[in-house]
Amino acid sequence: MVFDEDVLLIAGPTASGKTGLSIRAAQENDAVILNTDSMQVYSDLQVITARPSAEEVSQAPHFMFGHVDGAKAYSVAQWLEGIRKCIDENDLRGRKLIFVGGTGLYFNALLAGLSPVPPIDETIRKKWRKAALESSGSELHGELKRLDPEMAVQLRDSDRQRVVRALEVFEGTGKSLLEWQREKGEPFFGKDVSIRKMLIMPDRALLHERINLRFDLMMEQGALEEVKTLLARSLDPKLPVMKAIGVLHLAEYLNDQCSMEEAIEKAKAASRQYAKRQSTWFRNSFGEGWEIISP
RNA sequence: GCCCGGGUAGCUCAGGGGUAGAGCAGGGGAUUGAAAAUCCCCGUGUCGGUGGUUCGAUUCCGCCCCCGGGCA
Repeated sequence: MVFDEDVLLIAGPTASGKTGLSIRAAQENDAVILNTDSMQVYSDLQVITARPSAEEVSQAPHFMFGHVDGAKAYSVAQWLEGIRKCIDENDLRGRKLIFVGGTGLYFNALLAGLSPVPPIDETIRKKWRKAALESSGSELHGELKRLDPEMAVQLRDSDRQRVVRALEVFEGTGKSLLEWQREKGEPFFGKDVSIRKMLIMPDRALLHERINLRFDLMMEQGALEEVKTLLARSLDPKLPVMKAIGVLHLAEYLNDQCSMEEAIEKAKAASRQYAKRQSTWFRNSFGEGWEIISP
């Protein structure tokens, strides 16, 4: 497919065929591919995150794939900043860019920008993450209610992750996250840059079939070895890499906590559920202007 | 052929004379520095079939069918 715009976005749920399409589009338009997936950034995982293989990478210029050590917790903000640097350092200005991935939040950050919340001091972040482990959801939420009641009403006490974020932002900046978020960010690209937005949305039944088949293929391609190597690093189980779909269930199998069949079935189910969440995001959070492709 | 168990939601199973309920799967939604994360909501299905008892049967009884296991 040939495109005339400066930028092409390719979004879609897992196993919808984004990688293949991105490579073809890159070849036919002399474009470069930029990763827009939160898990494909980690160097530890390739097979299980369906990150383009060495062979695929050799077919078109790829950036922002597998460049982050799994011992680090990456974030949207780092990704967005990474894209900026990547374009500068590789002199990609003036080239056609293709953003591919399945992380809705990253696409939104690119298109709408992020609110200018300053980075939070690491000791403050650690403090609240530790508190989250030691106290109940309602205790944590109670603390937020005391410090930042306006933000507290926005969140349920069961949503500890967001409560923790609100707490650390309040302590780190002395200002409510809600206030920060009222300051909207700037879109990454200016009005002079033309953007074509493609969303691959296969029929759910077909997608499930593809997810199941692909997981079997991942197993053939060494997913188990990959997970074993990752586990050998003994990283903090709360790190994002450790939460990649398939890691937990294959780890359970490797620790003799379930059979291989059970591990595979659970991993496939987790992928299907993830695809559903992605679809919900794309359906409802992506605004106008997306071209929907249903294979 | 006989004797035991079973046949209830897509799957695994609970229940019990007033037409049923859990887990998983599945569906919908939220989403601003962990986002493949985190969180919220959603359970009608010939209770295997067929006769009978009963005001009323998925539940009790008879017969039949199917699936386990045992005895021949």
